[in-house]
Amino acid sequence: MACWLFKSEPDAWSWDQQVAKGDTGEEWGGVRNYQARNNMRAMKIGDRGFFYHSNIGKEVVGIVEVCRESCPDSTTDDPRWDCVWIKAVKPVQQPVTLEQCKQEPGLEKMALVTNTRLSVQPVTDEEWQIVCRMAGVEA
DNA sequence: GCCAACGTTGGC
DNA sequence: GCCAACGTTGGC
Repeated sequence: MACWLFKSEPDAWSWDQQVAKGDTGEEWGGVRNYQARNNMRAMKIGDRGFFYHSNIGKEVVGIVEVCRESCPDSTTDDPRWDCVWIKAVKPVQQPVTLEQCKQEPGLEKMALVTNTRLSVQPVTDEEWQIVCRMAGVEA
C-alpha cells in the first residue's frame, strides 16, 4: 500500500474540519499542479496519508485514508483536473513538525523537506514508519 | 509581509 | 522549442 502526504493551510481547510466530515470524507479539490494531480491519480482506495498543516503549525497532525479514487474536481469545469476523496482516520498523538523532519535521520530526502511547494506528495514506507514513530501512532 | 523556489503561460 | 514574465506556494 502506498503512502502520501496532503498539505492544507488550516485557515482554508483544517484537520478539525476534515474530522467533522467523518467517514464520508471530503473531496481534495482545488489542486492545480500536475505533479500533485498525478500523485492523486496513482492513489488507491485504502491508501494512507499524513495530513499536514502548512503555514500555521507546519506539522503533521493526523492520518487520513483515500476513500474515493481520482474523479473530476467539482471546483472547476476544466477536465484536466481531478482529485481523490480522503477521510480522517485518527489524529496523531504528537504532531511532527517540519523542523523535526529536517533534523531526523532518514527523512533528508522526504518531499516535505526537499520539495516544499508540492501539495500532494508521495511518502516512502521508510519515511512513513519514521514519522509514525515520531508521532506516537502505529504505522 | 517578504521573498525564494518553482510552475505555468504566451510571445516569438 | 525557448525563454521572459508572471503567478502561486509556503517557509521564515
